[in-house]
Amino acid sequence: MDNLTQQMAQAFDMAPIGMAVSNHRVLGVCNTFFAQMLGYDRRDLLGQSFRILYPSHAEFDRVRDIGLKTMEDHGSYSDERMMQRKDGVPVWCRFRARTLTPDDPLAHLVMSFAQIYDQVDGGQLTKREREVLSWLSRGQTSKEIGRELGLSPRTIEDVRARLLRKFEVKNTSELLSRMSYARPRG
Amino acid sequence: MDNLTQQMAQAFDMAPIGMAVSNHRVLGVCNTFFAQMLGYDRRDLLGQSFRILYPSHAEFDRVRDIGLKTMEDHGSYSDERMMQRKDGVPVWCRFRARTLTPDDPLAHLVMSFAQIYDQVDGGQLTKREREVLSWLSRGQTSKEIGRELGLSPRTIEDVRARLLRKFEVKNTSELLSRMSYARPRG
DNA sequence: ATCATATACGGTATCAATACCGTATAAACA
DNA sequence: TGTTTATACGGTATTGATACCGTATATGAT
Repeated sequence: MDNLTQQMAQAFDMAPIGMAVSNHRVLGVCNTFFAQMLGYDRRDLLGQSFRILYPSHAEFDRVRDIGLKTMEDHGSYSDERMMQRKDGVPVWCRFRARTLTPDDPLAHLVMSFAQIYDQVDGGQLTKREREVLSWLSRGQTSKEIGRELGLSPRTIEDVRARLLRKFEVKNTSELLSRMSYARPRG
Repeated sequence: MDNLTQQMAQAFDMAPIGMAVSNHRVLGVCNTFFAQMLGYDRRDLLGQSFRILYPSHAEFDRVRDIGLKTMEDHGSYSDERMMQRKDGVPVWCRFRARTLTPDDPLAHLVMSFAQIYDQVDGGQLTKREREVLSWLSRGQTSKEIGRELGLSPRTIEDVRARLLRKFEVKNTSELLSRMSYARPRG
């Protein structure tokens, strides 16, 4: 038994970030962090479809398509996405993937999932809040987001204000940098 | 030979993020991404001190101390830090660590390193730019940063403008969300 | 030596962000 | 049934951000 192989396997399991391997969207291996982040026992996830980790079938289909072309071209892909914990609570992650089979990217994928923010005390974000947040991270102004969503810029400012309150930050810059990783609160 | 162990080891090696294990600040194992990110051949890193991956001895000592207490208390720690590539080019990373030995955190560490931004074409960031960036990510205004660094707010605005140009983004929000992970350019 | 760039600073103009004031509706909840 | 919260919108006032105009010094590269 190769000692190096065992060390690497242990490092995978104990990594401070969620990791998983999938074959055609079926979970092969995952590590402890990944299972814990999503509220499962690690053994219950083996052989399961990734479908159960997404809030809806539509979202499950959407995330399949968005990175495909990038992975065919570059072998890897990254985005921010919403996962669903076992108890239904959404978890926002920085998702990274590398395919070991560029011709058929989904055949063999190695993925990492970095939880983006801690649970906001008590409540999660509403759909509107997540929607606005994702436009904000592209640098869009309230006016632009309003046009995009068919709403008054004033309404977008309301959503922004709620986001700032929930995360206890003083402006959008601090909000967006806080989104990049889970930080101890306070 | 355990098949699961081998799969986990392969996942470690092919992960789309830098990973490494250290014992008392000496590198045990690392994966392909980690070695590539820092410009080394993976075999050259085994058994090396982490010292060579930091720009100075002072920085090497600093990063040892800042997470120690948090790791003793929580077993894990995360920050943003500057690493140094083999050719001397600085690499900014989201650093995450979990200790397997909470009593003596540095005895056995599993770490992940997510590169925060791609090389800005041609040039890296200057010290001043990085310095201002780190204050921006805490939501500080130009006026506040100016006070902090003993400079005119006007000068901070110049540095901001350079940052926006270098990253080809249109405002600070987009800049800070771009900082959170390496993204294909363009 | 010239050129480019980073640094540092001043002014001014415009737009965006934030924080308030207010109203109103709908859903969730005790 | 009242209370809270999210949603959506209007106005207004203040502060911040960004983009220009300009000058000046220092440094490093060609």
